[in-house]
Amino acid sequence: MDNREIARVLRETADLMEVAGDDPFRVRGYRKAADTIAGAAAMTGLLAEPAQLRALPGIGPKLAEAIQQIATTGTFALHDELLRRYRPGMLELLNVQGLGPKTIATIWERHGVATVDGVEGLAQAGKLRTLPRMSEKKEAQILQAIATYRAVSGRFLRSTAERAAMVARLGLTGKSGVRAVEIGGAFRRGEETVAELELVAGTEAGREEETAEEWAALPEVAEVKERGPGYAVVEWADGGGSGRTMPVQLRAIPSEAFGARWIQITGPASHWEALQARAAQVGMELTPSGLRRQGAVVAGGSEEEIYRALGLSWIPPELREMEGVLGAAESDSLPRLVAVGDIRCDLHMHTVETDGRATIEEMAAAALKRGYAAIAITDHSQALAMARGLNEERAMAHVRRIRAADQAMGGQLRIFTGIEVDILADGRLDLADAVLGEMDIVIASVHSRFEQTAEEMTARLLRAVGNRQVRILGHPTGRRLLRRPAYAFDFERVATACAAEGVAMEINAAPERLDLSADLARKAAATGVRIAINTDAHHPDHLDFIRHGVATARRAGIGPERVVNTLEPAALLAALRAKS
DNA sequence: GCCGTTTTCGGCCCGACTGTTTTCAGTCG
Repeated sequence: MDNREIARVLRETADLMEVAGDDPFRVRGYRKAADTIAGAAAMTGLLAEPAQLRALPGIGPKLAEAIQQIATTGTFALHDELLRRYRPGMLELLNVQGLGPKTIATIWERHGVATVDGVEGLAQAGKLRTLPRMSEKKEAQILQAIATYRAVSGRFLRSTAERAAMVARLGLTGKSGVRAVEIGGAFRRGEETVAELELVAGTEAGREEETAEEWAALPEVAEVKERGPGYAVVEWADGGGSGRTMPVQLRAIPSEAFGARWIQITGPASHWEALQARAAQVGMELTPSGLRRQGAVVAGGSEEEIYRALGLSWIPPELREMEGVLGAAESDSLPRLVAVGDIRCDLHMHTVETDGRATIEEMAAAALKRGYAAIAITDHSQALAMARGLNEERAMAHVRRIRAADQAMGGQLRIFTGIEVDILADGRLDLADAVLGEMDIVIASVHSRFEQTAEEMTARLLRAVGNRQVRILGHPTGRRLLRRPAYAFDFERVATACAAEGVAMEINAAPERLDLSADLARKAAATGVRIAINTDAHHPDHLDFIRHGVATARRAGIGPERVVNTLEPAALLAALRAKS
């Protein structure tokens, strides 16, 4: 049982305690412990020595015992008891936007219902509206939220899938007779969430069956769903702490056919079919075993040679769903896409001053290690009270610390001052203009539920921060990826307004924000607005999320010239300070 | 639940928003 699984059991316990109406501070104790465990290094050593477990912050005698019990048995007494008293379905219900512990408890008390299906049935029958503080309107909202939940509940965050993909790939890399292992499917196409993973292995001739067998026997495989010649579909045990297993499939094929099969499993199916049609037009046949002319293989081992043989330049996977992409590949006019290597700075991150888990210096060290030229420290303003957001006084003190840290870097890395402010429902920013004026970077978060127009929001942002600093309109907040109902937020109009005013828009690469960013990126692509790809890092490791943000930008066809993070520090400030 | 003591229990993170409410409970971040 790894740390993420232990953390999951603790979180589930906390959730159920909340439904049970337990002391909120006690609940928080469990949540805090879960965070600590999830963030802790290898657990093995710690478990051997309970005293070391106790030494972790937020872990006392009770939790140390619980953790040890979970590590050995997968659960513990309180968790079991709560699950008996309530139902596992309640944990799922908490994922429905708008349903909290109190409402779920009330529904259980009045109707004995604790499943998503059950609540949906009650809502459809008009039986929720009679509950306290419920109404027809609320009932409709819940039905909508359930529909949204259903649409995303089978999917995994990109970062979770990546972790599984790495391990699944490593399980074969270097094995005898295995020449290449790669990921395909939606993951390779850069999608923000995926339902499953698809791998292809190129082997020496005759080694396909053995390879699939070896792979299906990896310790992470919870269940083999399907086996065929050189083919395996399994349930991968590591669902990234979600408690679920992830469907993963592998096709092992002779390496001569690797390129063809890789194109096929990368998909989408429409792309493969379009390539087949093109092959047919020029008297060839594209099959999973290669591109053939009159039965003889013309190309097959690599993607490049297949595209070339079809008279096309190689098409980046992120573009394979794009309309008209074959035409662009034929005339060699595919858009140039931003790449991870182009990124020179990360302009949105948090520190221990608010809800981050590292200091300014630690974040700077991590950025320096990545070879970045600049970062911006953008802790929360006071509107996010939960994160101990900064009021004017603390914000100014923080600015002084950031400037001192910047000085101490001796020019190796620029550390910009910054803040993540909220635009409130009445259009105010929640910090005084004088304080905002001290910031090199201002990131404004906007709430998608506000019924403001895009123009009002950008205008407000500009009025408040003037033209002195780099202004970035951040992600709309307030909707977690895997529980988000449809939101009424017009990114296209926001992007148009931002483009006109020289405000950049953020592709927020934090795992649970990525789908909003993707929507933003797609709608902003046509407007010419400048894009900032930022990780919103709360820990040095989070700087790695940049890969996902870049993938999302690539899917939207965004090139390096549109992305402010590709600029060197001086150029960045100059470019974005200038009134457009 | 944990922590830090003013060693034995009080403090812990709280403000904005929504919808139903007739003064506020519930949810969210």
